[in-house]
Amino acid sequence: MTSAPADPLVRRLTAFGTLGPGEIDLLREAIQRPASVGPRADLSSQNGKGAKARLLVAGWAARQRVLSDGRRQIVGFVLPGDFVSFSLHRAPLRYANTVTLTQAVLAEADMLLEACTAQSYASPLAATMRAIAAVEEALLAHHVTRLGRQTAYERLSHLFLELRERLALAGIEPGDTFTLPMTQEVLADALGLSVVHTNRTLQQLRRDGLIRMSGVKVTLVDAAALAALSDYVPLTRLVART
Amino acid sequence: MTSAPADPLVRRLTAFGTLGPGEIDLLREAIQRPASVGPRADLSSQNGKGAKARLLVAGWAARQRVLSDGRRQIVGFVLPGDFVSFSLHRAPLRYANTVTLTQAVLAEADMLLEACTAQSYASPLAATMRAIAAVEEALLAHHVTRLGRQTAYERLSHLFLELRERLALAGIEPGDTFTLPMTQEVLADALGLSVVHTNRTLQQLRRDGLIRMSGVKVTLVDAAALAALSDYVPLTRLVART
DNA sequence: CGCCGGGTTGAATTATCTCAACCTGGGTGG
DNA sequence: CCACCCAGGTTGAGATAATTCAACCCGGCG
Repeated sequence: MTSAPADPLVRRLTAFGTLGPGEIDLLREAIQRPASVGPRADLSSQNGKGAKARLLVAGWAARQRVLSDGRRQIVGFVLPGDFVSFSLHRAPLRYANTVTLTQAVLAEADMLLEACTAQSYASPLAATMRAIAAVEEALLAHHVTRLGRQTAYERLSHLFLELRERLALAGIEPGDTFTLPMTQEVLADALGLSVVHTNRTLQQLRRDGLIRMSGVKVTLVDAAALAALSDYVPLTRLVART
Repeated sequence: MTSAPADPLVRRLTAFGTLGPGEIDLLREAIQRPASVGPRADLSSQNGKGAKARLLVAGWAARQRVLSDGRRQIVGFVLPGDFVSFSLHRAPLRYANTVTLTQAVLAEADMLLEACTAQSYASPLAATMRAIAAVEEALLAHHVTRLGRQTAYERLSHLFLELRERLALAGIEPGDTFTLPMTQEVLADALGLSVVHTNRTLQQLRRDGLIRMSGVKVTLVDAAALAALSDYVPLTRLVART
């Protein structure tokens, strides 16, 4: 609707594909009826009836899967400009539910999906949507690698670099300092660690002068060192520009 | 081309979406020039020039990411009827390379992608392709949860159930016994474990009477118990039938 | 004031890893 | 046809990353 709330999306899209001004206008029109929800809201359940595709315009959310004994694994974080469900699906995910970590603004985006498939495979809009899906897959591959083959110290470094890059791509907080609106428990559940060990590892990173934390803000003091120790490959290098 | 090699794909597609006979014929025509490659072949590199989408018609492959110090993480397995690259992308993945685990047959599938986007969002073919993407995401979510929050014992059980289900969905080896064409090292790299611990955990599963192994064959002796202990949710229950 | 969520610390326990050796069967070359 | 070789599997034992449990602290808030 208004140009302001759509900006993170537009920024992210233009990071991986080139759109003409007409297409950007189409994008903005396709995003409808923004609505605000509070923190800790479950976005999956609300989606039952209409099966709308929704876009996160502001705030943070997490996709998570809870095992029957209560263990929780966070599968991914949803940032402004991301779709609530993976890969442009309309239907909600059955295998994971999405919960907000902060106050958030959501908009409906069904028209966007339809506009996308209404065009040819080679159209800029379709290519851009494929790029979004590709980024999502790269994020999942990153996450799998972190969990499977990296130490706690590496996992935290790697995740912080990834979040920083995503925020920068969306045009939010482009510097080395960013807001991390989550408790250490959420971080632990994302990285497959216990809260205690997450806490101690964060301290180690601070003591080593690699990061700084104050309240909800994180500063990557030495991003190069973090990247080297955690073998971080930027998303921009992983996803081909179409 | 011929109907035989396309069957795993057709079986898989019809598992999640209903296609008319005309559409199935279109599918078969869209799969072109099957070619055979040996085991341990890197499929990513071969893809540089034409950027073709390719479909695995027979054999097994693995998508993997190798860290700079040599640690390897297998991000997923590619079975007959799967696309070599994720989610219908034409371009190869930069963040992972795909290697064959066995002798394999590959076919080109660019026409399939184009046929898909040439139709409307609501068309059966487009819906079917979205279902394929959804399954791929569910597999990744499974994998993340295994690696992040499950023990070695649970991870092996869970993966075995998943592979069994995928083979059954594709119409290959529908029973409780199936071929597992990989060394324990590959299994370890998929599950984020050491080879030694993978070996011991497999023995434990055998001693507990849950599985049986002879050569390259695995039998799930008590699939229900495996599902209960590893909290396995079938893909058919995770992915909405469109 | 007193509670409470979230962070921090200590100490014991455990899952998993590393290293190193040894075994086995199938294939190869002499 | 035997001797070797090698990949892959198995076993033992010590090391360590990470977990669990438990306590304590702190700032915000009703």
